[in-house]
Amino acid sequence: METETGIANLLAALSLAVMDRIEHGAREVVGRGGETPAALIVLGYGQGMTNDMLRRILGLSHSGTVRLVDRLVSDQLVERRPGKDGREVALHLTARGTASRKELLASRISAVTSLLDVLSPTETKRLGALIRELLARQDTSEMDRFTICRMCDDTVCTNCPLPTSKKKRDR
Amino acid sequence: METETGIANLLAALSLAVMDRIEHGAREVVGRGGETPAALIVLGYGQGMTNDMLRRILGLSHSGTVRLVDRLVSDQLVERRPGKDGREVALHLTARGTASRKELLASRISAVTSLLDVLSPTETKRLGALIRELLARQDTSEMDRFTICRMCDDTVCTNCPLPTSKKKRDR
DNA sequence: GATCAATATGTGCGCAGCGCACATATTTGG
DNA sequence: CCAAATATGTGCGCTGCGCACATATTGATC
Repeated sequence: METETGIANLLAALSLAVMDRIEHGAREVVGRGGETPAALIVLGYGQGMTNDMLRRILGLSHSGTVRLVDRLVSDQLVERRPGKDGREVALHLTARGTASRKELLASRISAVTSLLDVLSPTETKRLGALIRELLARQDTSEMDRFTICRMCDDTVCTNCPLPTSKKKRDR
Repeated sequence: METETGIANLLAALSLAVMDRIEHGAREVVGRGGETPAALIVLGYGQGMTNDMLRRILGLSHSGTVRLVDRLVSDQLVERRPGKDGREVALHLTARGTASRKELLASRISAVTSLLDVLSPTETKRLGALIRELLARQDTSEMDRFTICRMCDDTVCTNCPLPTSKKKRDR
């Protein structure tokens, strides 16, 4: 019989394997690690995102985010443009940045499908339904959602299961 | 309807959330990041493990592993003892190392269960069975197994689903 | 048994990624 | 109009890691 903690351990092991593959592929595509790949994906969700918004989504310090953007700019993946508010910087993906982002997302999906496709279509559907339910019932703040979805493929994830507004306080 | 890639995306998002929580807890427990927590867990599987074996399991460079062990030693979590073979070093957890490892494993399991317990016992069992099947059908080398299981809780994972010997070549 | 390749470890050096503390510019609120 | 809040940039240092090189021990070959 499988215990509750035994199942937790299996999910943790699977998650580690999944992230190992995703991070490996991401480093091959953009040549950088840490939160840099996630930043590239997040910035593609909406052009002109602010430095500070990016910081909150990635869960980094302020200076860490500035330097991360520095790297993206020096790699010519991102442009800093003046924001509406005179203090803000509007971050925009360059053409090259958009292309890298697309590659990155494709690499990520293929990393997971290669693990997933040992299951039959029926099993896969069942797994998908359970994961969707698991995510849907989490108590996530607005910012938590962005953080969890910071590497999600918006061309693929049509209706995100994560709840939109719950009791948890934002930060 | 849920597409194959849509499910892959959900699994990737969940995996990211799971690893975020695990890594956050691990850093709180041992005060270090990267592969250091995994090293501590791996070293607990069998006392006297070699530096080089650890390196292969963690997927690090040789020097990176030496420095990682340096940190563990300076934190008084690990001892370097002479190995059977005069070249080798036998890595042993100190009492403190064993205690930290136990904390680490508990923190990891609780991080996952807190995500998991929104599911009913029946749903959880179904999810566990699917993940177990997914892992069991992977084509993993001996070393892949150790790598995937490098953070696993051996007090909880009684029968690992990962296949023992497959065609894939070791390294 | 001497020599050379293979194996295992340690070290000098540098880089990537990140946080803390501080400085600066703009906006907002009283 | 001025102080607090907001948003960004910088100096500095640390952690985690890889590359290239050095060293020590073992195994293989003659």
